[in-house]
Amino acid sequence: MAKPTIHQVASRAKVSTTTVSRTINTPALVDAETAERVWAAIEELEYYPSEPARSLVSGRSRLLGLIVSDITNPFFPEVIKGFEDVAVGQGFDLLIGSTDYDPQKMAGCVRRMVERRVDGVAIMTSEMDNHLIDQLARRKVPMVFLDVATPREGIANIAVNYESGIDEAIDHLVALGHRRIGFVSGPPHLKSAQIRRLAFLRSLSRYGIHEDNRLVVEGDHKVEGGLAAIARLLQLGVRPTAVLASNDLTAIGMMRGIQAAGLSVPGDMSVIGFDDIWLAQFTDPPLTTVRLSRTELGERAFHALVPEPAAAHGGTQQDLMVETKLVIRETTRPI
Amino acid sequence: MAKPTIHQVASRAKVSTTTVSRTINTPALVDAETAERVWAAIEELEYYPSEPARSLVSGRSRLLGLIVSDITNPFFPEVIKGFEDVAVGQGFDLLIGSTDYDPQKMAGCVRRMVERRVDGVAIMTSEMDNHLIDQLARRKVPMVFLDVATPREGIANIAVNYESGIDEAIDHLVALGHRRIGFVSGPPHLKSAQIRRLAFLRSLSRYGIHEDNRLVVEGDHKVEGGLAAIARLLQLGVRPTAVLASNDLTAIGMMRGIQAAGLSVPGDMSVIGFDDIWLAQFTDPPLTTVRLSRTELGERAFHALVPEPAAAHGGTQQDLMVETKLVIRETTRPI
DNA sequence: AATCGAAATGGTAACGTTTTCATGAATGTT
DNA sequence: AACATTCATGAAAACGTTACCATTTCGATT
Repeated sequence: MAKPTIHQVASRAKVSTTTVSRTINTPALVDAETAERVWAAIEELEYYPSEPARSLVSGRSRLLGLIVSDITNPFFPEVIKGFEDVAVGQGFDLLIGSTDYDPQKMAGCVRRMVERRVDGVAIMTSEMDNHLIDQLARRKVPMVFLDVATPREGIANIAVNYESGIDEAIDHLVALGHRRIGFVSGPPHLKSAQIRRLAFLRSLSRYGIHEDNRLVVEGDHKVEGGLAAIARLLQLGVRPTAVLASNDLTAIGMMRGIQAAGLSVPGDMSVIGFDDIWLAQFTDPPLTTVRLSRTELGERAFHALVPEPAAAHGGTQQDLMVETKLVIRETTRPI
Repeated sequence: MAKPTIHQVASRAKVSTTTVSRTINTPALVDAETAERVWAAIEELEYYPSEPARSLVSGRSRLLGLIVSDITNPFFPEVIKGFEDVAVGQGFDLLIGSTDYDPQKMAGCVRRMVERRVDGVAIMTSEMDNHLIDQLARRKVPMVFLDVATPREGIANIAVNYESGIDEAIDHLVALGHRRIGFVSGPPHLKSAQIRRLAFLRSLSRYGIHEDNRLVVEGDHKVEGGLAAIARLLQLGVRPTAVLASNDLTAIGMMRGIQAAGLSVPGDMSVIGFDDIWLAQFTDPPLTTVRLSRTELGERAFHALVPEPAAAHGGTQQDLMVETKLVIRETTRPI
C-alpha cells in the first residue's frame, strides 16, 4: 500500500474513520481495546495522516514561519535552532524564509506564509514594512518581532536587555583602570544598534564619564566597518585605551586593524565585542564579549507565538525580555 | 474579509471557481478580459489560495524537506541558502529538520516530512538508517543524499570531487618545496572523511611520496581534534613542514596548537584547511584552504529533487558532481 | 422501574481547492 | 452548408481529514 488513508485504517480495524481520528487526536475518548486495534492497523499499513488534509479541515496548519534576513549571518542559525527545538517539541513544523535584505523577497516570504496558512510568524529581520504587517494582522496571524522599532497592539515584541551586559562590560573595563573608552556603533538605521549605543553612553555616565563624541564612531556591523572605524580611532591625538563594539564582527575588524597597525590586543588596547557569536572564541586572542543568547531568543519567539497551554496568564511582557551577560576572555587587560 | 476563498473571488468576478483556478494556474486557458476581472477581484479581496487545500487535491505540496544534523554547524547554513534560493525561485517552500545526530530525532524528521507530503527530501546528514530510507522510498518520495556511503537505485547522490582540490593543494605545497606533508583526518566512521584521506594519499603518491603513517593522524572535524592531533605531530622526531586538515575547524585547532607551542604559521609550518567556511578568512593569518562551495551543493541537491522541465535528459550523473578548489591565503609559505 | 448521564462509537457534512467531463460559441475546412 | 476544431467556460466530483450531531449501551440514581 503506497499511501494508505484513514479509510483503509478504519476498515482494517473494523471501526469508523471517526474512531481512527479520535485514537490519534483524543485518545481519552476511545476504549483501550479499540485503540489497540486501531494502532495495530496504523502500524501494519504504515499510515501517516495527511497534514494537508487535517490543516484544511481543522484550520490550523501546525506550521510556524520564521523569517530571517540571511541565514548565512552567524547570528541566525542559533536563533533558528532554539526556535526549532522547542517548536518540533510541541508538534510544530518550521517554514524558513530568507529576505536577503530585499523588500521584494520579504513580500514573497509573507505571501508564502499566508498561503501556507501558518499558525504564526517570527520575524527576525528589520526590513519589514507596515503594509506587510497589516496583511498578516488582517489575517490574524500571530506575529513576533525581534527588537522592533515601534511596538504595536497585538504584536509581540521580544526585547533584549542590552543594558545589563553593557553595564557589566563597562564595570569590567573601569575596574581594570580604563577611563578613555571608545565605542564603534552599528548602522544608524538599525534600532537595536542605536539602543546599544545609548546603553553604552548611559553606562559610562554612571562613572561620571561624559560623552566624548570623538570616541564614538560609526560602523556597519561588519568586519569592514570595524576596520574603518578603528583606523579613525587610532589616528586620534589621545587614543582610547579600550573600545567596545556594537557586535562581534565589528570587534574582529577592529582587532585586525589594531594588529595591522603594529599594536597588540590587549597590550595596547582592550577590545570587547557584542553577541558572542561562535567565532568569538576562536579569534586571536579569544574575544571578550557580551553574550546574547540566540537560542534563548528563538525559544522566546516561539512562546510568544504559541501561548503555554498551562499558564493562561498573559505573560506577554516579563517573559519576552532576554538578558545579556559579559563573557571575559582575553582581549581585555589592566591599563 | 478576513480569509476570502476562491468562491468569493469567483462570485465577485462573476465567473466560476474553475475559471479563477485557471487564471492562477494556467493563464493560457482563460480569456484576457476575464483574467483581468479575476485578478482585480483577487487583489481587492486580498485573496491568497490555500496551500493546504491545493496540496490535498493536487497531490503535490510544493514543499521540500531539508534534513541537516545541526544548523549551527557552519557547514550547513550556506547549503541551506543555496537550496532555498533556487527552491523558492521555482515556487517551492522549505521545511527544515535538524537531527542533532540523534537517530530518534532523525526518525521524527522523516515522519514529519511524510505527513506533510513533501515533494522531495534532501538529506545532508549521515545518520540515516536504511529503515527510514525504505519508508520514504515506499512512498516514492524523491530523495537526494550528500556523499552517501552506498548509492542505491533511484536515489540521487550528490558527490564531491575532493580529488581536484586536494591535488591543487598538494601541487601548491610541493611547488613551495614541501615534501614532509602531514594530514589530520576526520572521524573514521564518516565516509566523506575517509575519501578525503584517501585523496590526500593518492595525491601525494603522484609525486612519488609514499605513505608515512606517522604523518597521518586522526582528528574529529572539530577544533579540539585539531589541537590534539597537532600535538602528536609536533612531538615527532622529524616534524612535517606542512599539514593538510580534513576540514577547516581542524585546521583552526592546529593553528592554535602550533602557535601555543611558540611556533609560527606559516613560518614554522604551513597549514591548509578544507571547506573554506566563512570563518576561514578571519583566522590569523587567514587560512589557505580548499573550497567546497556549499551553496552549489544546495543548488545541486534541489535540482536532483525536481528535474529541470526544460531538459528531460537524465542528467543524473554528471550534474551531481561538485568541484573543489584551492584558495590560497596566508598560511602557506616556501620551506 | 423509570430516568438520567456518561462512555463509546458511527454517519455525514464541511474544509477550499483542482480535476475531470461537458457544453456552447466561434472559427475554419471541405 | 454541414462538420470538425479550437477556445472559453461551468458543474460537479474528488482529495483525506476533523467537527458536529446522533445513537447505542450500560451502570447509577431516584
